[in-house]
Amino acid sequence: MSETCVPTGVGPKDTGFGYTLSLIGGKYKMIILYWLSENKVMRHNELKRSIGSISFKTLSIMLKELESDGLIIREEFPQVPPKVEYSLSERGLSLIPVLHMMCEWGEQNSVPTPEVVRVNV
Amino acid sequence: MSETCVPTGVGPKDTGFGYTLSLIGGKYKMIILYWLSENKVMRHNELKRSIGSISFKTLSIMLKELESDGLIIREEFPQVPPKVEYSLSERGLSLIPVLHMMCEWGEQNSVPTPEVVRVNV
DNA sequence: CAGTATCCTGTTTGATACTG
DNA sequence: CAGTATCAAACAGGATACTG
Repeated sequence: MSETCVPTGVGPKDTGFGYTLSLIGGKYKMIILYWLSENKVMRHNELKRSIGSISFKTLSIMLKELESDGLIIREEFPQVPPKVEYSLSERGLSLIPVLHMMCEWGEQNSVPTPEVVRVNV
Repeated sequence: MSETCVPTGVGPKDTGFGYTLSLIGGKYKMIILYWLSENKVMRHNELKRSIGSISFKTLSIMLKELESDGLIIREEFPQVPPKVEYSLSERGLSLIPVLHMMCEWGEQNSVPTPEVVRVNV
């Protein structure tokens, strides 16, 4: 691994890990990015319904942070009732491979994967 | 990305992301794993010195969690003064590529990388 | 519909002192 | 040396009510 990953004597935020984690860490950010990568464009309520467990307020905050970090794009349509669409930015898109690895490792390692399963029922 | 990444209607912990994050999230866990991957075997104090900003108590907790999650191995030598060595397990080793991507993305995206820097001082 | 404002709780991390 | 115990601060996240 790159030796510049973790220079000695700096705070966690100054490392490559820490920076990436500060953007996509937390309970829901990866999940939001995942849904946007699947559906291309989604509205606030649509994300809320897809994620389910997230609270309305938290979703708002996450979206605002993801936007200010340049990972997603927020497009507002001036109409009544209001309509806002969210989508991945180029920068956000570049994170998908990282998300992919996080997801894959988790899926392959969360269950001990027994050698043989249910040969006979 | 795998559709099983984020099944609808489950909590964040039940997703591939969430599981991986629950193991290596937090301020210091990736950094600890990084140092162990570089040095193979390290003692408690050695890790403390390398990381610097971490508190003694937090390091203890992180090491205990990493151990109970099967990512690192703790070997205790029965002697005075005590000696304990930490190293990566097979499972921990399998996480290194994931850490690598997190680190690389962070390094390549943390600074806007200006086109031209300081031609004349 | 897409938020904001307020209040509250639980978890994470830090500081300090003590122990085998 | 390698911890544990205790207290305190900071932050993430949830519940509910209100707004353009």
